[in-house]
Amino acid sequence: MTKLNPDREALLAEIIGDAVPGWAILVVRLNNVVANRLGVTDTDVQCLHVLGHHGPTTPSVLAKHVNLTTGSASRMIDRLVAAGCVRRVADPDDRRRVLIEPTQEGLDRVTAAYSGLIARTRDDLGAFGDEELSTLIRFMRTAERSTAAEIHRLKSAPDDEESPTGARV
Amino acid sequence: MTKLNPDREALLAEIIGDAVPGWAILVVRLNNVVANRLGVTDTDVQCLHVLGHHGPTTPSVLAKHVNLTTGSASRMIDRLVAAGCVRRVADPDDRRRVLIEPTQEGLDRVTAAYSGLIARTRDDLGAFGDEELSTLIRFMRTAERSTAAEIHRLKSAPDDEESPTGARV
DNA sequence: ACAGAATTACTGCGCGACGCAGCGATAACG
DNA sequence: CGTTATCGCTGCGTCGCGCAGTAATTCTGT
Repeated sequence: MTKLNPDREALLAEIIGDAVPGWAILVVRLNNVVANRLGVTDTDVQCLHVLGHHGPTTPSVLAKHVNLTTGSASRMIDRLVAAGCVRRVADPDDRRRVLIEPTQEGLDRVTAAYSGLIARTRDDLGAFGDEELSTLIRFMRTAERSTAAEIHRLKSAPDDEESPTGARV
Repeated sequence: MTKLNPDREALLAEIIGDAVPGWAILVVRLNNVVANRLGVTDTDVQCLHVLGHHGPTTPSVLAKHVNLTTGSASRMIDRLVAAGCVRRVADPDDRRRVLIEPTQEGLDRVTAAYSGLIARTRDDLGAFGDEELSTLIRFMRTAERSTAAEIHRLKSAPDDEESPTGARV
């Protein structure tokens, strides 16, 4: 399937070197804008996203997902509770654990903040056929897997095995 | 082009509600991990990304792209200069201005940090044909435009015209 | 041509988010 | 049943950030 089109290398370079990074930059920036608008930290909105994506979890796993210590996560949860976005629920099976679940207001606030982008994206996707949508999903899933794998690799690496080991640029 | 496939709504919902958010969460988390690995702030790596994407710019426009005040941007540039990732160059045409340009070491450090993900993504894209790659590029570009437009809209909105105006969830 | 306004980048200062270390409470284990 | 591990939470110091003010330079209007 490869090397059929001589422009394929150009397509790959455009995706990897331009399209994806350009989008990623704007995603990070949008999250920051949304955080400022909601009056919370970037970390807090990231936490809300994780909650919306994984469902209610404990502070410790939440801390892992946002790269925070459990202490800082505790403070973060304090802020989100004070903001009315999140609720602490005691775990009946393990009385040490506390489950963090988003409140309806919290869910509404974040969905409202992203409703504009959602509408735009829905419009944009109107220009794509069903097959193309499937292609997009397929790529997003693989990108998700690869990104997760890379996160795991970087977090469990001795902090300097990149030049020797890593693939050349 | 719409409503041909009864599953189309499911595809749209999966992209907008699951695939894109899931990937976006991992992207910002990866940026955080990379920042910790490079020993700088999330904002700093975002700044480096902007420099790599837009080329050398002034502190003020850099501040706009990372949602910082010019004062904080000045400090950020101080950090990046101290880290050897960036250089201050006087603008000969306007002696007030200072151009910020990444150093070779800075470029190498960030590309090295992402080399793993780049390799993985290149592998992933091997499973896609040329037409599909074009589709991916097309979507990323529209997503880029929509995200930029949404950022601009949110930043210039009176802070509370979301429930009345915004599209319903 | 020159005085005033505007732009650019840069510093005190206070606030707040984060990491680190330590603590009490609960659970798991031998 | 005593010991150890896990979970979540609190002082304390550090540091990034916004706000306000400043010096230098450019632009503007008459």
